[in-house]
Amino acid sequence: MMLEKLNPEQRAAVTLEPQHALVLAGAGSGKTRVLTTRMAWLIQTGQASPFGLLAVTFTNKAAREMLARMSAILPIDTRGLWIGTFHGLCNRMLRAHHRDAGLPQSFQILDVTDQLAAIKRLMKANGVDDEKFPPRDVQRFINGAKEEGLRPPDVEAYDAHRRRLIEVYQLYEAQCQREGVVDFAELLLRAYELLSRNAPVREHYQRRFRHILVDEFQDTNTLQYKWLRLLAGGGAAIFAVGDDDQSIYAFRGANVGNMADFERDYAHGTVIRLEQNYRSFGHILDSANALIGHNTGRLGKNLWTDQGEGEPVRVIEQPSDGMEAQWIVDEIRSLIHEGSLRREIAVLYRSNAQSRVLEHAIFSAGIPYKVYGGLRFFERQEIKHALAYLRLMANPHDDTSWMRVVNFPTRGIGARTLEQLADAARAHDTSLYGAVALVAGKGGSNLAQFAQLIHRLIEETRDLPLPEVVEHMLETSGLNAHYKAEREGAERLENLNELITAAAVFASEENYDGMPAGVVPEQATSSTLMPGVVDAPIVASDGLTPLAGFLSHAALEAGDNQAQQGQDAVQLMTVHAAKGLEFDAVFITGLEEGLFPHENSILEASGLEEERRLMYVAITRARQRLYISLAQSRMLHGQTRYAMRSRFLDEIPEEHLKWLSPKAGLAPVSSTGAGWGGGNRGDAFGRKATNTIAPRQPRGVATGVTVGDKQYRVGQGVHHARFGDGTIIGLSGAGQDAQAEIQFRDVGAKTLALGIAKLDIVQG
DNA sequence: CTGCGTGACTTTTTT
DNA sequence: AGTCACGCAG
Repeated sequence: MMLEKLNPEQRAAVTLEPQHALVLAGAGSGKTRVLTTRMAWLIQTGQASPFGLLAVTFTNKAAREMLARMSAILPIDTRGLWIGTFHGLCNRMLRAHHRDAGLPQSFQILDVTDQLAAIKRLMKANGVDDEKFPPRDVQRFINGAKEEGLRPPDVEAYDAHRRRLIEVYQLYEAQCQREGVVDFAELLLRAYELLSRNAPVREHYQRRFRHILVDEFQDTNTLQYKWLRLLAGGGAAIFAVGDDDQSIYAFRGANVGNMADFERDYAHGTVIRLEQNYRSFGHILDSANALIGHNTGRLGKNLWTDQGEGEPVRVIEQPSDGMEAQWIVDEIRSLIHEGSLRREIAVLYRSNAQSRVLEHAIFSAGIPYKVYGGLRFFERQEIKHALAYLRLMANPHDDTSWMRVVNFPTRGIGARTLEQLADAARAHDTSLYGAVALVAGKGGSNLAQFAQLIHRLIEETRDLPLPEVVEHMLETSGLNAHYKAEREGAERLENLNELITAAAVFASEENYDGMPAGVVPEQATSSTLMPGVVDAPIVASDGLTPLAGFLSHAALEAGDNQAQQGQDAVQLMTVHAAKGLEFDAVFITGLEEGLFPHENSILEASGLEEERRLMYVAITRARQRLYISLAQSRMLHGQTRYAMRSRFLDEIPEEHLKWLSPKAGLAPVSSTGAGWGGGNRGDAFGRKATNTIAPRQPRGVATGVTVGDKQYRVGQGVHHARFGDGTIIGLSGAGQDAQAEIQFRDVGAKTLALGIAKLDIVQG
């Protein structure tokens, strides 16, 4: 049946006895297929009921894909399954047991922006010095603590500064509790505490879930791991799939160590390696293997393919970032000319700042492209405003939302008034909404009118279907009018209209396969499991009003930031954003020391290793063709910076690479940390015999050129601020485009654009 | 309250 | 370079 298409390792993983297991799934080894087939197999062989499974992912996209593949294999109603993101599943639990968790049923979810605003407001109200305690740092501190599972009393207070942070954390918690709001980390921590403190609820879920499946296990943080362990405490088998070599989110709390811990504590010997790669050709895969081999402490894994060597990885060094971009454009053109689909070509970069030049070049060339990342739908300013109104309608005591729109569109409510309101609210321990009556008192004040507006919105939309609620709010709040009047408001108006559509889609999906909100299907009620504990309903709305359901949907799924399907465009994105994707042709750009690996990470071994994993992820995105490029000079923060070739290039064996430009000079730093000049692999001053010059590079033999007021000729001595002394050994091009190949005494040969590089001519 | 000027920032980011 | 938040003057 469904096992036929699997290789032996995949099959072994899928058909494993119910026991803890760690599946080390390399890039392109069929990880998602194994995960979904495993679930289908458990169900089909009668070893598990669909309701006895819990599968958890990090992104909504991954969860959706899993559901889609599941329903393709098994004709069951996937809607009731506990398949979702950590946050989505915790949200579901908390809604169902909100009383036990100490939350109002319609608690609102703060995204990062809301959270920061809430922290700023709180700090102001309590006179916390925002110079000594930058709100962003406070936010990081609070989230960091929560992700470790720590409440304020649990955090170690080793100095005064730290003690103050803990106080702010404490105040923040009280504020959230008062307002009935919950941040992302709180969703997880609350759910964890609910399970650990409430025995009936815990035992209920422990008995229910016999199989827990985890995707991208290398990305779990400490709290997520604790949550999983708790859930599995009743004897459930954890099936964890991950790849330690693709752990690239340590900077936001992911703990790769969870994999080793899991193996030691649970999986013991049961580690299955998926090492056959179905994506890339040999040269690409071997490059990735060689590179990642420089990391220490890996769980160990070597990808292989039976697809053959394929083409070597093409590498080129260009004089500037602009020329790098231009070269990529030319190469993309010829790929398209050869019949490649644009959407099968990806241009990857380490940091977003690099996208500008690339975008500019691709745009100028008239090639359709799409940049991933940036603002997502529910994060747009106008959408956040609209959502704030909706949230106030669901809960007028949500001060964060109140502050966001109390004077937007402007209605003459200034900072002064709001300060008084905040004071009154604090004095009477109530929300801003609750304090309105205490302040101006008179019904005619702007403030009272705003409170009245919210009240009216609630009344007037009471019996309306969700999309009409949104529509009515947009009109009555004045948002529509505001953006209509604004010069650049057309797009925002469109987005607001889109919000009505989103609400309609959300509402229809609720009704679509039929389960009215609040109805608990029989299988899921399972009061037999734990008498007295009513299971979380399986419908997305979870018994909430449609509005509250929509709001939590909006918070948990910020919408696409990806290229729309069907549009054939070249894909531009950061390496991080590329994780999980694959393309026929991939360009990895900016392979320069300080950029990739990034300078902020090279001081620490762990940082450098994460950068290397990042490069590993980048390489393994490519199916057929891989290009790696670097630029000698690059505009960064307003000034031109010069960099040397990334050490990562020297960690890939020559046999897999094809240099399209002269490979010159020493490797910057040996990967073993031996220092300058270390990684030289025997070609210090030589150039490869197979040199080919990039097609578009200005060529032409010249013995002397004039650039600006300077004359250059072969054999001349020059000095460069960064590279030191050298001798011109070749010249090409003319005028501002002229390039010189220079043999530097200390750093080897480099090709520099004479119009860009600042060279001094050394006499004699 | 609004508009504009100044200064500080700038790795990666999902929920 | 470019963005963005904040502070001051109108």
